[in-house]
Amino acid sequence: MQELSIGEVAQQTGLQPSAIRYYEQMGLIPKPQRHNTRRRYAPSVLQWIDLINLARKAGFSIAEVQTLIHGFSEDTPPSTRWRTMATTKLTQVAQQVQDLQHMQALLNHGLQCQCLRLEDCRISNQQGCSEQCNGADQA
Amino acid sequence: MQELSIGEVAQQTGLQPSAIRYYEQMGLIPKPQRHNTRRRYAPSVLQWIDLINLARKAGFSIAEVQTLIHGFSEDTPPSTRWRTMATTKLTQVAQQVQDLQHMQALLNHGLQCQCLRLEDCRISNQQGCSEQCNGADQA
DNA sequence: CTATCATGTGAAGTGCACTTTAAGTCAAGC
DNA sequence: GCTTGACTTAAAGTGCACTTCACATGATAG
Repeated sequence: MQELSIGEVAQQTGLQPSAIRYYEQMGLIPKPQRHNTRRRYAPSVLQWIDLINLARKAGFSIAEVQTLIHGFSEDTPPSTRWRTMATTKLTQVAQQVQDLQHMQALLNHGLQCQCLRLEDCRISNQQGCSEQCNGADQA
Repeated sequence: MQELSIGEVAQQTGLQPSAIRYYEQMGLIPKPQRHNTRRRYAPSVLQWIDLINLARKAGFSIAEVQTLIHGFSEDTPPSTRWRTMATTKLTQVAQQVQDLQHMQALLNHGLQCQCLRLEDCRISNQQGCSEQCNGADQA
């Protein structure tokens, strides 16, 4: 058969059928053909949804994913709107990576830490740990 | 004076006063002293809120920040609950960094791309670009 | 043929993280 | 003395991203 029901697409992408309908309604997913009211998807929709999932995980809102998708071929090559959005987002994404790495360092420190109160600890204190801290980590 | 009003704390942390009261209510921020019903904060609250802001930006929910803060000194050094949470979160954070970097690559590609439709493009296609893509980027 | 199950729809509900509103208190400036 | 503005509270409202519901219909298994 090679065409997929909404349930199969849901299963393979990790989304709920309701989310797939919602995305369709929001214009993130092209309206599929119907066999007698039921949606039938070409397998390529799976890649499409993977892209949406990735963007969502990277912190894009539904509205941003719309621009990501529709702003892309509106003019000709990546539209101005797309470029503007992507440039802005690149800055934000870079910042997010930094924040995450900072958080990563704090968590790692916490796992090593002997502080009795968070207040004593480097986790909450840029200036370094109190004595209770085992200085087991670098920087 | 050196004590801060809620308005000053708001200004210096980028939060709204309402958010600060909300965090207090949720137990993320210790209840400050009052001067005649009005909250008066020690400057150290700014570091505290910076930590909360960082955790929030890193994708921690309010509930998780609660564990981050309160699970830390409940037993003695970082409680079991804290460790469990931190370990789990470290995995997630690492995954998030990966996803963000993937997204970064896609956005960078998009800014170089000559594809007319997103469907032709590496952005939506793991298998590589169509001919319209200028292969200007690596891998 | 009938029962069950996946799917269809629109509308209402949910959870999170706040924000806004309404009504009141208090210190400072004119 | 009066007004202004920052603050207080509890309660209701908001926006996002879905999910759930109530009900209808179509395909499938026995």
